[in-house]
Amino acid sequence: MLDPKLLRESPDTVRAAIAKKHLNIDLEAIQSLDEQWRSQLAQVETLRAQQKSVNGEMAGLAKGSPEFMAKVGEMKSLKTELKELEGGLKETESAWQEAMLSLPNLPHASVPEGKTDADHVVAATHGDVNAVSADAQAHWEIPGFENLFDFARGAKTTGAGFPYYVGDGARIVRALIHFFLDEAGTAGYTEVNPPIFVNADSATATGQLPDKEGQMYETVIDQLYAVPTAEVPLTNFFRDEIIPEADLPVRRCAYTPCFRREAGSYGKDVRGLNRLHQFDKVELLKWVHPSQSYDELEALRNDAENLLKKLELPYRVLLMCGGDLGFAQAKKYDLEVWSGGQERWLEVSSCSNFEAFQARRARIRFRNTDGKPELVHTLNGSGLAVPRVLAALLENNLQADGTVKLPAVLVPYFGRDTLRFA
RNA sequence: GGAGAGAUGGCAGAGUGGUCGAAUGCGUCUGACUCGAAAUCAGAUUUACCGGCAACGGUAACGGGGGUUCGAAUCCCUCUCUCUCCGCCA
Repeated sequence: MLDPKLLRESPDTVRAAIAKKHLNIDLEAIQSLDEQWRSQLAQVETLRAQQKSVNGEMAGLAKGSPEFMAKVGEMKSLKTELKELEGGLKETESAWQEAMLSLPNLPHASVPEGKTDADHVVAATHGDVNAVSADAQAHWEIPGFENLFDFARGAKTTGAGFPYYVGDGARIVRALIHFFLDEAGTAGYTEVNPPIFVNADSATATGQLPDKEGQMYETVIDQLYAVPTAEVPLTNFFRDEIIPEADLPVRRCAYTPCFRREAGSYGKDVRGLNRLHQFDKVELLKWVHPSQSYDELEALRNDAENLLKKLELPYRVLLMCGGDLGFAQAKKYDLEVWSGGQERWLEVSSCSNFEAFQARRARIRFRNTDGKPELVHTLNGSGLAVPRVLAALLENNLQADGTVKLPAVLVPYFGRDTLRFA
């Protein structure tokens, strides 16, 4: 959520931000709701003040005395009026709140203009794309692929996009998760094993609701949401809390399975391991002092990049343009790994600074040097998403004998230096 | 899942219809005393929103929501959570 004061004091800033994100929002309607809400609030508060003062007088009167009864009569009509006004206020307030939730975060000044993925700025590239064998094949075409990654039986059991990982397939997933968590720990992130179902308040705090409701799996009876990313339970750890300033920055990581309905996806995007309804991911998260958040974003990106470097995978870093920024993000880098068999880039990490947007919704604060609570900035990034990293490993490292040579860092985790499909 | 008890400020813990944003203790901060410290004494010590350049003023908040009443921390309903007992269970 944006600071309501910002909308009052400099609506043009908000208007420009909406334009940069290429969203269509009726700002005037929200502004007039805001004015209406404030004027109704003033009316209600005036009446309440009146009620309060008369109630004080009545406390000193004998119950049932004529003076007392006269006041009761007087207050009865005030009560009726107040109730009516309060009803109107409540209505306006919930409309106002809903409208405020529909306002996206402001993009940072360094975010490039643009509407589509063609407008992203390549911030860095690493590794040699051409070093990958020219006859590399898409991972789902590798002979024996379905022995390790059984989509057919997953579809039978659950549905499309819920594969079984079998044998070396399960083992490599476990090795990657373990590797990612160990690296995050070394980089200073405290490991957390969070709940993987969250309630609506939590999903709202991080911005999944109301914006992306249709993307989450929801339980019927208890109305809980399966987490689309560990970001949700991790960020909500400090919801409604004040973190001691000395503790900042707080850095944490978590592995969770992630669940996404991915409604509307199709074609080559969803082949094989490219896009799944359930996948494994390690998430990195930071709660930082507002003055540090952009430095911390660079550090976060660096932490994620280091993983790809150690895995010896070619990748590039994109600075996302305004039109492709998420609803809640102020600035975002995507890390994309080169998939030699598909000859395309696959997104494996997204590192974002949310500034105070999530913190305001979640009321996560610290006490500043004046002793006043102030909103923290939150950042998060994948470190990393397993299936696409795995896809790149399978494609880029496939050897002539049909096995996959694993990077040295994974060997201790996997137990062998090659992965076999049979 | 069943039965019962409970939820009050940073913590502990009073308050069962009016003058209660809330006693008291602890903690924290400031001052006094002291060479300094401890002890002691005095004072201060929530948050959010609205209005205001500000000083300041107003309103709200006793787990959440709703109700009764002229008036609710206090009475009623409901939800959530915690505890005790029973049941079930990795």
